[in-house]
Amino acid sequence: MKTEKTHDGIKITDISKLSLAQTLDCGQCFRWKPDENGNWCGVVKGVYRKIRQDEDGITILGIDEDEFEKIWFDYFDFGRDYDSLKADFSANEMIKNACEFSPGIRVLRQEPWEAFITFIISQNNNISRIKGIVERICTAFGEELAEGVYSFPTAERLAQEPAESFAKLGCGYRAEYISSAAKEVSEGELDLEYLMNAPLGEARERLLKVHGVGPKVADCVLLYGLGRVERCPADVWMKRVIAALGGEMPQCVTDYAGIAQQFLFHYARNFPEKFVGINK
DNA sequence: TGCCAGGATGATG
DNA sequence: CATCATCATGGC
Repeated sequence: MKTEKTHDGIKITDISKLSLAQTLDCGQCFRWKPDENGNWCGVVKGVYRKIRQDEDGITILGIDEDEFEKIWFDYFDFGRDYDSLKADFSANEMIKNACEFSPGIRVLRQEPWEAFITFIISQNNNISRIKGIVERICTAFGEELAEGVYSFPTAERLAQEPAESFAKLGCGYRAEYISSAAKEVSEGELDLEYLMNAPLGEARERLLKVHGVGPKVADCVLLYGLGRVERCPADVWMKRVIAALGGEMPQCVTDYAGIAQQFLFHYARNFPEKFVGINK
């Protein structure tokens, strides 16, 4: 990966295959949105930034090298070689097609707490409504970072609120899940940072004990929030997809199932006709 | 309008 | 262990 300092930020020049549109709007995160200039705007670790994509690279506006290393290198997982991964994935025809359809996807390493709450909200829900709910929660309980832009509220802040507060924001029956989850985390009963480095099975079992967290949400939190790229939030679905081709699951797809699944998920959402008889 | 959404829970066979 | 009604809400 190569970066250079520009007059307006840090530019990444040799990850041109990274597509902001594909990465930030493929169902793995819910807070990024393009502004009127086509720049993507979002908040990570309490920092609000805009990112611009042009022909020869991606510029994170208004940051220095220190912030790049501290926040953005990890967030975009720039240390991982996606060219190599996609080459390995292509042993399977369906995944190959998925990678060719959206080669610019990368799986983000989101903040554990935010991923935890947003994927609790995601259950039996659609992406556009999830985005709305998350936005309203941030506006109501986050800190204002810029005009109309709010941080994702802390566990301590959300723990102060009764479930009714979240219900009023449209969370529905998930409202009580959110407030109890916030209490668990704020009281230290659930330590997401610890789970990042805990054995995978232990981390998963712990997440499953949380009220409102089942296998799917647990795997989403593991993959998107805890950096466990071997977990696949839709593993049964993945196996069906691969079996439909009569193919074997390549080893790399087992080791990086979450990443492979992200390519497939986006592909399936755009070409549902290619997945008839596979989706449920 | 009815159906669906990155599902989980609790009750019941 | 498997099935199933139920949950709240908005997009389509």
